[in-house]
Amino acid sequence: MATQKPSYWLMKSEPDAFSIDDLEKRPKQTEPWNGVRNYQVRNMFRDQMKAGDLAFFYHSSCPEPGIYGAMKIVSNAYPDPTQFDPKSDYYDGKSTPEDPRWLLVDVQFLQKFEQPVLLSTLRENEAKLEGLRVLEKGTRLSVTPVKAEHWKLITRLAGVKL
DNA sequence: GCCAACGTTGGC
DNA sequence: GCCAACGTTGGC
Repeated sequence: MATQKPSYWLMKSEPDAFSIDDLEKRPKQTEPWNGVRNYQVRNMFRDQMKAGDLAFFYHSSCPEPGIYGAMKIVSNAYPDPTQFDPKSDYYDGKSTPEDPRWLLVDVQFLQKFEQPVLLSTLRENEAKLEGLRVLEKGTRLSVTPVKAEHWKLITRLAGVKL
C-alpha cells in the first residue's frame, strides 16, 4: 500500500464563534468542522481532502486576523448533521438524509503557534507566497488549499516544524 | 459600521 | 439561461 502524501489546507473561523483555544479544549481535541454552506468548499471536502491532511487554523473577522495554529484532518468527508436539525443555525430544509447536501470533516488540534502568522506578515511575504488563495483579493472561501512550499514557509515564519 | 467582492435566489 | 436583487464575508 502506497503512503499518500498529505495535502495542506487553510481553514477560517471567527474566533468569537470557534477558536483554536476552543478546539484545544474539546474532548480528544477533536471537533466536527460543521456549518460549511458553500458548494466549492463542500466539493473540496468531498473530492480532495483526506484524513491525514494538515490544516492551518485561521482566525478571521477579529482584531488581528491570521494563522494561529495547526490541526490535522482526522476523517474523510461525511454528512454534516446540523443540516437536518431544525433548531440549528445551519439547518437546511432542502437537504435530506437520503441525499445530503452538506459535508464536513473532523479536525484535531495539533498545536497553537506561540508566534501567530498574522495576515499582515503573510502580506509582507507575498512574493514568496504567490498563489496563496487567502491573499488573493475577493477570496472568501472558508477553506482553501495551501501548496507544500507555502506550508513550509509559513511554519518557518511561525517558528515551528510540522 | 463601511463597503467591495462574491455567491445565491428567483422572476421572467 | 439571464440578471437584478439580496445576503454574506471579512478586512479595515
